[in-house]
Amino acid sequence: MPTVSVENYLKAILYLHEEGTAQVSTTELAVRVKATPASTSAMLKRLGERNWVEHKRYRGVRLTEEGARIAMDILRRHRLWECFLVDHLGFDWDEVHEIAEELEHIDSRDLTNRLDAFLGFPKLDPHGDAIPGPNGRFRSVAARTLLSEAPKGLELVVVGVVDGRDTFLRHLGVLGIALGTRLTLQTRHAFDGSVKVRFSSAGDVQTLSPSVASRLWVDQSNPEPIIVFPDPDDPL
Amino acid sequence: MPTVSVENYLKAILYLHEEGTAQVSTTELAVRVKATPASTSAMLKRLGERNWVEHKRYRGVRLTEEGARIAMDILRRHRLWECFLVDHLGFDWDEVHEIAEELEHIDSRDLTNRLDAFLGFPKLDPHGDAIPGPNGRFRSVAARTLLSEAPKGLELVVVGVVDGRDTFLRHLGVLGIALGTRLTLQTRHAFDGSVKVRFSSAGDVQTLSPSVASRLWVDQSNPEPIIVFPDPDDPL
DNA sequence: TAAAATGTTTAGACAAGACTAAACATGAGG
DNA sequence: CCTCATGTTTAGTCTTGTCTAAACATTTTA
Repeated sequence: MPTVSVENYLKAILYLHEEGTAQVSTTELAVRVKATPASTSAMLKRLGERNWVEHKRYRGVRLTEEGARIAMDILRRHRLWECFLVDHLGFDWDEVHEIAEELEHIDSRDLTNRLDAFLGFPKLDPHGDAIPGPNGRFRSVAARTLLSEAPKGLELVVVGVVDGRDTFLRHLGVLGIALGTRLTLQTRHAFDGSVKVRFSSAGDVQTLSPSVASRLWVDQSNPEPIIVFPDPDDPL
Repeated sequence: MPTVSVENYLKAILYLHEEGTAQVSTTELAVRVKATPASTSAMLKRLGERNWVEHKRYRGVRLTEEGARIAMDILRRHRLWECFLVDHLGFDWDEVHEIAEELEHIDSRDLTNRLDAFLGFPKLDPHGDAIPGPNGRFRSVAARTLLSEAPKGLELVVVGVVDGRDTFLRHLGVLGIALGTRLTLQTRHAFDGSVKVRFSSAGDVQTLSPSVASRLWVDQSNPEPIIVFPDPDDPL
């Protein structure tokens, strides 16, 4: 069983992978877990020995299949608890993170699955992040959502536009967006409804105006997942 | 903030106090926390330094006011989570202990109080143990309960008998029970409904037959609590 | 009341996880 | 292609919590 500290490192690596970093550097990770690079280096050595990460000296780290499974499970628990805290205990969505950081480490499959059922098998947490299912993969989203309403954190594919005017389509061309473009929603700015997305192909990040985001139909992409692996013992 | 391990020791000492041990011995405590007497001895030294216990070398240990407050809070969280697990997630009452042992260490007053409200401010957990309120004291029980239905773990006072026959009253005399006798319910045997009680005066433990237990009216005693102290900052 | 049994504490070691300071790779610029 | 800045790892120390073995109190028993 991983300790709380180990779980926090695995989770941090997963987050960095999700943000598009294939090889996570020691310093980057150190910043995330609020430790020194030295401590992080030591931890990576231990994680490597347990086969939860693949670590090449001076070259960065990435999760193994096993490590990713553990990390996805932590993410699942974290986001389910956030739902509980907001929907049933009346917390505001911006108050729940720290508490969920503690709850997420309680490692009981039975508890997690019952909580999931109690909450009605939610697909998104209160921040709009996708919740992994019991198999460690994200649940699919209802077909064709507006990008402005899509969940964060899972890869989407552009499947259509609301507005077929030339000016709009030309603008999309300038932005490098076409049918089939794959991207991931990273942030939704509450202030004006603009969204920050990362393009899967180039890996670059752009902010799209609310008028663009609300004119694009997207669907869940179904590529070979980079981080997420199939789970043999609990299929869904 | 106490660590998980420290909390487990404090909780174990509180349980032993509740069971009637005023001075808890190192070995007794070691058995409870599943550690060696040597480890326990080391921990008691640390707890003493933080003023959570009063430890007299070779003479046993007892909680300080501060220590008792922390321990009561852990008990509160433990029992509230047990209610949640049984009432809302559909666990059986005998499955929840281990999970609650983990949940109880999440130390957020806000979370605990909201959970309490969500559950409807329960007075008893699924095992019939009294749940401390936010002030660290047990909540009072509805006036006049039959001993056979009273909660475990809090001090009761005998306030009446159902059956006024001489033979019964004489039997009570033999048992050392009279109006005003103070006792604490320790165990209820599911098999035949007999109950194990500890008498506050002498500290001795006796098992009472179901026919006795179901003929005694008890009420919550309100003595100067031995273990529990008033809480200045969150009165109820 | 002295000896034996029991219970408690100290001594010394170890593991996990954190730190600082110092040594060591790597890639960028001259 | 060599130097230097940057980033990474190693070396050595600390804390918490655990253990075993040994020393030390206390209580029981003869």
